[in-house]
Amino acid sequence: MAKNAKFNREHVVEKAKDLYWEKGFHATSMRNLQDVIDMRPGSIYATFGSKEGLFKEALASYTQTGIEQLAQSRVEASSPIEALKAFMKRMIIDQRACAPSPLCMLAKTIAELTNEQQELLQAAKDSLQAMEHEFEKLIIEAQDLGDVSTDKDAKKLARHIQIQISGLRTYSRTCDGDAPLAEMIDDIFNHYPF
Amino acid sequence: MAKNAKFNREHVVEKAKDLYWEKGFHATSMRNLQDVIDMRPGSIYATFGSKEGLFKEALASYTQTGIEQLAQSRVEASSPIEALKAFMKRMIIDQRACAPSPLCMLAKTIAELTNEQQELLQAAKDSLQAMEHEFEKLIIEAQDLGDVSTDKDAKKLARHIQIQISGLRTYSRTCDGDAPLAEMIDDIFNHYPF
DNA sequence: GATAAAATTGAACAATCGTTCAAACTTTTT
DNA sequence: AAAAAGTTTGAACGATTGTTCAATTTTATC
Repeated sequence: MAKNAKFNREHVVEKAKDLYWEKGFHATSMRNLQDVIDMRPGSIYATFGSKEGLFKEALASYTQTGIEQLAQSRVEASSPIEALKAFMKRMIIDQRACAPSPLCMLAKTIAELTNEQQELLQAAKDSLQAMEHEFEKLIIEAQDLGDVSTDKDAKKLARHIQIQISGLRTYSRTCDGDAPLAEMIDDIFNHYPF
Repeated sequence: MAKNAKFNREHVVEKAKDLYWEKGFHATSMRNLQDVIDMRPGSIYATFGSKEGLFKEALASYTQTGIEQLAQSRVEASSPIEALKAFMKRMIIDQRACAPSPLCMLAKTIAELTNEQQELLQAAKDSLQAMEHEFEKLIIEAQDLGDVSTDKDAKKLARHIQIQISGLRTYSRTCDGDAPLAEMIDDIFNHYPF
């Protein structure tokens, strides 16, 4: 006996994600969002509750995409380490040119928000941990295949990957010209601690 | 035949710097700043021109302090590499607890701002380059002393330090408990590419 | 102490912020 | 076709944003 929502929630969240990713939480206004997702304030608030609620869904969408991209890299690569390498190149080099921001949306969020938005901050931290855990799984697979020594601590290696990604993405924003990012990514796997 | 300003410009900029550093450019309001630096809007605008003008001076103050802290680390250390290590521990471990934000204010700015604030963005990029150049000078000194092989590219090593610092500072914010940051910093100098 | 120059003040500005809600609209069921 | 349930709309809210400026206060000089 009722009407169904006519917007596609996934599409809407994706567009909101891109805007939040580009401009950050505070610099993105609800009116910006209204334009981009083509919804009126009443509908937005009925659906997502608040600016923070929509941001939270955007973060979740971003994380989901990241995990899927990593899985996709694994499918396309000949080994788990090659998958990690391809994923890093995708994040650091490809997205530098075409994504809403060269930086990871999770890292941007971690950098921007304070305890005033504790819930969103925690969501971003959790997502970064989740990504790191995905890295760890690939490293363990590499150990099972004999590509990485089992003497090494998979958790530490995953953490190392995480740190290199955020470091490189930040760095790639400082130098306007092209730094030799691809080489630097290759180096990560050709030397300590791998 | 005139009145002198009664506020201390350096002190004022330093306090503004701390607030901007903590909250970021967009989340810091002029009224927040008025309270913290104890000046009325008219005086602020007569002195600094705009919110962006004050931010720019805050960035410059932050950079100046960073360069001084690196120099201080050099004076206190027995070698240039030890100075770099001490500086990193200061930035990553000590500031994690007591600074307005665990992250580098320059990296935060790079992450937050878009081309809408191109001038501020460029100022932050320039400052990061300047810091990297200071790292390079220390590495060259280490090469002169025979502590680092002259086969290695000082610029690349400096870049590596820069990337590790931003990576680690971001990472230190994701894990609430203490990650073994000190070990990780030591490792950086005990292994490739050093 | 009068004069002039600079600094300080804070009320007020237009614009924008995130958010609300009553009314209008659309669809499904009776 | 009427009724019911849900969705969409957009004007409007009070709060806050960055900024301005006329009035006031302070100080250095004569």
